[in-house]
Amino acid sequence: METATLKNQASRFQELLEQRGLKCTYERKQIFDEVMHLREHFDADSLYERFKKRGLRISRDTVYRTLPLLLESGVVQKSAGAGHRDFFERIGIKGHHDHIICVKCGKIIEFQCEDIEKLQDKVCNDYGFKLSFHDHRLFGTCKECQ
Amino acid sequence: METATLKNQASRFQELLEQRGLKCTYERKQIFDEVMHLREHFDADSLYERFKKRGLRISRDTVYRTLPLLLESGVVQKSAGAGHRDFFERIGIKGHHDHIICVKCGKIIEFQCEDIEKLQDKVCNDYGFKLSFHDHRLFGTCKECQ
DNA sequence: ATCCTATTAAGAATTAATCTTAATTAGATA
DNA sequence: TATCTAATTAAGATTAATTCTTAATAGGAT
Repeated sequence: METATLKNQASRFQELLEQRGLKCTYERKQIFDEVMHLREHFDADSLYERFKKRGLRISRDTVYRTLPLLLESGVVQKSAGAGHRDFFERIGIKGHHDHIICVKCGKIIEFQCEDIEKLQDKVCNDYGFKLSFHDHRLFGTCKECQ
Repeated sequence: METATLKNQASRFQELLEQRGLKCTYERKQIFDEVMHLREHFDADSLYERFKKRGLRISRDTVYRTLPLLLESGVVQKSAGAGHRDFFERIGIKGHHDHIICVKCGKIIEFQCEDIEKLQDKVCNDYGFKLSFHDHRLFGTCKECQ
């Protein structure tokens, strides 16, 4: 798998904007930059709060509207967290991974499975879909909670 | 894979209640029965509305609280739908499946991949997790929208 | 520099899920 | 069978999460 460098992620984001005829606005650039500095998973609202704290006038709605663009350009992936919020995380050096969640204690474990990724591609191919991103979460009981 | 008959699903639900020391209430039985008659995917609120229409006094909250129990006992699985609602569907004769969703037109396709299922089990095993259920959604662009 | 359209901020509105309170009920026990 | 007790419930209020509305702003084409 190719490593996700800042440079190629930035250009993939740019490309998506171009392809869709979307403008490269100050706000979209700020959101991209901020996300690239995040090491942990996050949700739209906490990202909005970071801008607010720094005195940047970027609205909650703009954050919510920009995150799907980052998803589709492969800059972030779906993540997992407590409650019903949508969680995201930057696809960094360690690359893509998915999550196992303990339904009792809420513990979250990251896993990587290249074979599953390949099968996903195959499935999409079979149906004529061009895979953009995915959300794969396994819910169960961890060793300690069993 | 074993076929999910009404009978063994009912007993699996019963077993879960027993295991957890939960009571087999009138409301839980009604919700189970209603779900077993649904052929399409549904969300908590539409299920609640069905009871309301029939004059059954089952609260929205009870429906929301019961659905995770049906998930964990293998009676329903996570599904996919528009918006941010949690969607569910009964695991019927055709058995478990997952979803591919077109990010442009919203089209949803069901797929079954036994190999992915096996790999999921393996991954959980590796981490000492007992897999209960999962949510696997592939987002992309369908043939027509590409 | 001007114009046109997409995009935005701000906060209101909506949607989805959970919580609160008092009443009810399942299932254990006498 | 009657009584008891903790779990569960209904109803609607509340909270949480996301999207919508309106008027203002700004990217980038001309």
